[in-house]
Amino acid sequence: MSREAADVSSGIREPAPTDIRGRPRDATRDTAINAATIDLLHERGYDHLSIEAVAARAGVGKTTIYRRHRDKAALVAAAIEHRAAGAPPDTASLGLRDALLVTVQWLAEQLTAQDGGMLGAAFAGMRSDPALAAAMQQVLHRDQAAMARQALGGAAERGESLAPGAVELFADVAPAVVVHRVLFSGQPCDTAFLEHVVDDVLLPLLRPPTTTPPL
Amino acid sequence: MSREAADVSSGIREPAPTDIRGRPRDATRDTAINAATIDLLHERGYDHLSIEAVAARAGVGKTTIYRRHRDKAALVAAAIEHRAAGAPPDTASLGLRDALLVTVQWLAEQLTAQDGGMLGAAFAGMRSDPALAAAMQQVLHRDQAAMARQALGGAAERGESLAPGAVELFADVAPAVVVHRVLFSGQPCDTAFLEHVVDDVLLPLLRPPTTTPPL
Amino acid sequence: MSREAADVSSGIREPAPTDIRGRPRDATRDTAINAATIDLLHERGYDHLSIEAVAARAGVGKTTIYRRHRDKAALVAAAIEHRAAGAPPDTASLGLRDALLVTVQWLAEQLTAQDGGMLGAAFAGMRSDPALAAAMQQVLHRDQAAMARQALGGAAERGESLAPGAVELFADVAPAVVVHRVLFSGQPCDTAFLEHVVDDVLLPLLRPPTTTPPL
Amino acid sequence: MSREAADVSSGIREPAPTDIRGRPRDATRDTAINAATIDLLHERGYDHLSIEAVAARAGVGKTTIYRRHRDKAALVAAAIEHRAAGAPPDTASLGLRDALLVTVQWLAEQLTAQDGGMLGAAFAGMRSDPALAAAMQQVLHRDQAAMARQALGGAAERGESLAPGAVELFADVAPAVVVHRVLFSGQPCDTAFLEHVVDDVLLPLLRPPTTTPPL
DNA sequence: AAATAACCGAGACGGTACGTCAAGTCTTGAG
DNA sequence: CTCAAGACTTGACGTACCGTCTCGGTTATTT
Repeated sequence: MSREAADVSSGIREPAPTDIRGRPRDATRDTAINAATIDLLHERGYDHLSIEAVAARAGVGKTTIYRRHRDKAALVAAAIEHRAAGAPPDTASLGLRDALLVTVQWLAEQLTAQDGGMLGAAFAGMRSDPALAAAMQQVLHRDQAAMARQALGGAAERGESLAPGAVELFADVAPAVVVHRVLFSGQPCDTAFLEHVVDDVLLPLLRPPTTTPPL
Repeated sequence: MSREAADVSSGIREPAPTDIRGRPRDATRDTAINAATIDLLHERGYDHLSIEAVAARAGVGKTTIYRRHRDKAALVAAAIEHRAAGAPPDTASLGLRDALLVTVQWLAEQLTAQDGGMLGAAFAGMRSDPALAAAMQQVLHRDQAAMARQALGGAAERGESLAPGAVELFADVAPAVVVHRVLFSGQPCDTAFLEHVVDDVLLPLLRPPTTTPPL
Repeated sequence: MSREAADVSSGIREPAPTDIRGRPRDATRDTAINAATIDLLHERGYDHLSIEAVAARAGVGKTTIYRRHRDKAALVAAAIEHRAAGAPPDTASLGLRDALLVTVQWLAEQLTAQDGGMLGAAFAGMRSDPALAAAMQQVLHRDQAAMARQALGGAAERGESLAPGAVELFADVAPAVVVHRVLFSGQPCDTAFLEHVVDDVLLPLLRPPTTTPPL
Repeated sequence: MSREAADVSSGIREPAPTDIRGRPRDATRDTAINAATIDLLHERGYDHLSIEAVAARAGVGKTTIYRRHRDKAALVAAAIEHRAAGAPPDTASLGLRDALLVTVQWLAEQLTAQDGGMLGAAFAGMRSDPALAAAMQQVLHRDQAAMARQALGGAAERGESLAPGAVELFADVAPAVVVHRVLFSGQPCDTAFLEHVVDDVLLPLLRPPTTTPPL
């Protein structure tokens, strides 16, 4: 699903599928390019990332990159798209609180590891190419949806009662709070904070409402 | 307060305050530079913003910009820092729900108006200059704190009962959810969504807990 | 001969001759660059010659110039090196006096035509790059040697007696006097002066000594 | 005499002599500026000489230099003009050959010491400001004339016979040959060369002609 | 087997912008 | 009016990358 979506934006340079004469593209190169891009994204950040450096690092000609990606933003988008996605942790055996905690911890680690380089790409590319921005947003979105389902699935199966629409609520709020903490607040996204989020935000929201407040 | 904080990072090029020899800097130029920067940020977005264009638009030599700002990121940071901040709306006469609604609406407009250009600056500059990133985060933070106080101040004065730590909770959650919607979800941040946020997220969190939840 | 010598100094940016990978350089550009350089040298003089103007005039990117020449001095040196040298006039049918006169006249014209722009290059570049200065000196030297041989060759063939070492003596003295007149004295290098040089300096020196001077 | 000549070109910025109100110029500064200029001319050569560096080295404001000199060329011209001129050696007690030899040796040393920096100034300034070029030429000329008179004066007094117009001839030829050797030939201007010049060029020219050649 | 066609590396090319340096002018406060 | 300091505009510097192009050469499929 997300595959095709991303291909819509990054695949502008796909060869016509019917005309397969001539030497086929070397898949080795795609791998090398993606790896080099991710590497340099971490080393230098988005706007100090040069395509020439990616080409050099990947041992590849610039042509080979431009044949595959329209520009820097598309290159980065594709690299992120195809990176090892890292499945969210299995929470089937955990209680609700632990399931939430493990999940937001995993989320925070993902964001910290990726360093915001990919988000920089999203922002920088947004104005130049709205389609690219859309692709980036989808990439971000897919993991969050899957994550929400899995985090709350176990609890639901075990019959824990949840507020109606809990899955959507979780998908709206949890990533928002964690992303905001990592990127904008400048404060550490440590266990203390995550416990605060779980106990003071998520649990109150997701648990079924008690009887209407007396007053 | 935020002034000094920002000066720490963007003021690397400040002249030694004790050494007042020589022609003083012309404050007119700062204004022109900031205005031109904001303009072009809106017109072209962060990564298509060139310092040469800013200089031309401001009617100023490039040197005059470089004398004040180390690079593009610092220039943008300063421009945003010194822009007219736009006070959050007065909510003293409103009930809690309306106060929250008005406030998140104002927040969404602010973000939309600024187009994410300033956030692009934050991301792009993060790796190159962590101090700059810190400054940007502070800029983002200051309004949010003030906003939270004001949004909930009126309600508290009228004796509406709030959960303990409601102000902090609001400051943590509301901007996170709205920012996330605007920047990452790709979905419209319209009234329907904002009402959803207020009714399903903020109000449940901020209202005082009813009797202890049934164990 | 002079080709290789000049390439040693101006060719610092030559690509390795064995490595013929990649798109080859376009010789058209060299020609355009040299022509534009010579043009602007005449129009503006050496130190008002800007590389950007050369690029514009040649219809070429700045990079294309810097790929070939380290800096302004090298650019000018190369342009002069490759310019149409202008052969000294044929003096085979003339007597000695006329041969000398025609030759120094040609020399004076050469220097006047080149405006000292090239000599300015030599001086300006000397300190920055001694190798460049050496190349310039060679360029200056080659024509003078050829000229001396030709100017006196006809006379020698016709059996006119010359002092021993006359060719070397001529090459030492004639260019020196003419160059000095044109560049340093500020006085016109007209026919009267050139006749003076021929009659009062060159002929006395080059004619064979009469009987040993009275002790 | 040469003072006024130089003042014509470099003294454009002289204060009106009648209006001597206000603080008088500090002569100390002129000295410091000239010294710094000469220093830096030797260290960096003409075209790498910056007025800002001169100001810094002289411990003087840029204004103070521009109040006195129109531009770089004028600054350098003035510095050379006012430098300790170094009188040509006394040759009264020497024979003709030794007098000539000592004089051309002194000339060669002068030129070598000044490194061509000053000649670079002459060339560079020629196109921009013909008046400056004229001044530079005069500076060059005056020493040569004085030198010629002195070199041949002793011999004449002792009754050595000289060719008619010997002084002018010497002034024309000797500096030309030496300057040309130092600046253009790239070969050393050593004693061997200077003896060659004296024995093979100057003496034959300056000694009175023997009787007309027999043939 | 030969022809065809796309791939690939390398790197030249015209550009745009970078961040720096210096030129020459202007503006302050102090003397 | 002079001086030191330094801000200012202007313009060129030499560098880095952009995205395009042209080479020689490679690797498949199609004739």
